[in-house]
Amino acid sequence: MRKRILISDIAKSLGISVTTVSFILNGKAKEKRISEGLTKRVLDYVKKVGYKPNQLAQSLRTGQSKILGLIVEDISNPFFSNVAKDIEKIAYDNGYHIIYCSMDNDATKAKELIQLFYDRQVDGYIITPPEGLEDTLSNLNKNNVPLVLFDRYIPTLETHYVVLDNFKGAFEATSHLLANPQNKKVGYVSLYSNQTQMRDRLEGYMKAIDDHQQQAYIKKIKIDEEEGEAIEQLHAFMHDNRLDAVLFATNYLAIDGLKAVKQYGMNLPHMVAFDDHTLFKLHEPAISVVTQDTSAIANELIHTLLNEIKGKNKELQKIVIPCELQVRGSSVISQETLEQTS
Amino acid sequence: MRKRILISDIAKSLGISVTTVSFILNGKAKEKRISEGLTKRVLDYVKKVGYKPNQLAQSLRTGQSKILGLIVEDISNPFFSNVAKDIEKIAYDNGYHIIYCSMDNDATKAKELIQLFYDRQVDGYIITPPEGLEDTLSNLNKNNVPLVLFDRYIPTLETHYVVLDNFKGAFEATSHLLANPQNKKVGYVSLYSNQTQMRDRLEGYMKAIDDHQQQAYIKKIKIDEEEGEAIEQLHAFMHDNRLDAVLFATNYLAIDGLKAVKQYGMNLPHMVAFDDHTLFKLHEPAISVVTQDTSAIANELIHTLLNEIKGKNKELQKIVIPCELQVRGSSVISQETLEQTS
DNA sequence: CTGAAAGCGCTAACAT
DNA sequence: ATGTTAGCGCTTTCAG
Repeated sequence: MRKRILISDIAKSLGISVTTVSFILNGKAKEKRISEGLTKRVLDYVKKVGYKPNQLAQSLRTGQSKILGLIVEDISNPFFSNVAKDIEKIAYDNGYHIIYCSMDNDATKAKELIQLFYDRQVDGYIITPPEGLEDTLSNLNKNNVPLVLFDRYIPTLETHYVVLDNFKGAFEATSHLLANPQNKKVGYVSLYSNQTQMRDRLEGYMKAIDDHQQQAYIKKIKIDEEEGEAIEQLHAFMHDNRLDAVLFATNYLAIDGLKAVKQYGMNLPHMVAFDDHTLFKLHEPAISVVTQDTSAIANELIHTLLNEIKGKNKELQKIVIPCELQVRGSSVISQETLEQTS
Repeated sequence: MRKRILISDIAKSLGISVTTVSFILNGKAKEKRISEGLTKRVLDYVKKVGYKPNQLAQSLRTGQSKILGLIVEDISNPFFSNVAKDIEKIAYDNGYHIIYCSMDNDATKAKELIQLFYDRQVDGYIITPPEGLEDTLSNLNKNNVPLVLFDRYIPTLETHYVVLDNFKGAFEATSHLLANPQNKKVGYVSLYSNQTQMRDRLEGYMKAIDDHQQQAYIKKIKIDEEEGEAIEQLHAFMHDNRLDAVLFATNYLAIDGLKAVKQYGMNLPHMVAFDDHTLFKLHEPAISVVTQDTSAIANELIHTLLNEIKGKNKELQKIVIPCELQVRGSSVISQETLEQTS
């Protein structure tokens, strides 16, 4: 932590001008036809004394902060924190830093965060948009702020985005449950939400149900529903309808479902959840899931954003990542066994 | 996202000088004896046009970035992410922002991150130090960089820190297990680590064991041990010693232990884990834990750091947060019942 | 090839 | 009480 050394110190020590040093440091040595000897001498000296440019001054001057803003629904959800981790790593490797925040599906908070990031002059945004953010995002878009949406998108907005193949995921999960002749009544638990990922998952479920000519049982929970209330509603839903199997639209809904089963001493219905969680692997029986390849998502997100910043995106990137159904005990063990276990 | 408006624009529009505006904006109105009328007029105008100072320029000028660096062991561990969330909130309320990173208990990575934060001129650090970081931290300390350690501390270093009462937590948990006459053999699973929190927990375990004049069974796992290997070792430890009960030093060790039990179809021993986890509440039986009050920790951390930044800490803050034993099924259900269940 | 100098937007010492 | 102005450290135009 030696005291900070300035570009002018370097110039002085080497008996040359700051301009020259700056050019060399910014890789414009040959463009400016600075001799290789000098270039090397400067670079060596810089390394020797461990000079690091003052990023603040650099940013103020160039208008580039080299900071990317990541706004996710909830950083403590393992799905989002895993994506964040990967994004962070790739960003670092490209000389960028990430500032991340949770917006808890609250449009007001999201707007504040975007404003905050804007004030901090972040160079680009990755956002999982809550409902009600259309105008703000549209504004960013109009101002040519680099922006990539993720997990869900705004249909009316022409932005880059990276999402899951939610329809297919829900369709396959539901079909899988229906394939078991034991399962007559297959329900679906989702959120009161018009977000695209929720709509697509619902459609996937409906398609599978329709293909099998079964009745649909759909329960929606309020996004900010209190836990106890949600558990109660889920219990009522599963119990009153005597459901054989349930597909849960998110990992935390599934967790609430498990809590309901436990609290009310119910038999565990066959089930599949969206997005994996440590808990699901250890649960007895283990919970089947539709998983997302988080590192693939992170990769697409960050590269799309960086390309946008560099102006290299020829066209709008609408990226759909395939997802995978991982069948575990919760959707295959026979109903009798289940009844004994729970 | 209207185009950025400058302090000079305000001065011009109002027909006054930038100094006056700057003084008013920085709350020095009365100190500089600026008339209340003008003050109000400026403030109102600022609000009306939505002026926000350019933080970059502000930082460059004042040398204060209003950014705090938070380096934790692993942001995807719910314990750390919960603390981070609370810290973030309090920091925001005080006009600070948080940049957080995981260092995965890797001293090299931690050093890089500290350097990175230093280059970014963060105003202060909150760090869970891995082993081997003594010198770097000592350097920060010598340079009067505001710094608070957390979760563990470096005994040879005179820094502020906020830690748990680990000794007491481990002692009580072990005593609780030993209080059950069924439990003759109570083991302890920890890490190869000399970090203070690990040492204190071990001592707490030993004290309880000694008080009961029992034999100690201690298994340490390598910090970066591969999961499969760790599970195997835990199985061997519990099985070969025919342990009645086990105390786990961290939540992820306990999770590995549960995986071992499941994989090898063992009977679940009585158990207690450090640091709660969603999984523990839903597990059958629910897992007893020694919990930390994350929001109390976050509070102490951020306030100590902010006071340090403002030079308000008269003396070294060595804060020890009490912890609480939450008894759940895993440490009370009779051994017979457990054998049936698992 | 290299140097002088003008700013990026803001704060605060100095002047009035 | 309020205005003038010199930087914070860097990049980059313009002149050599």
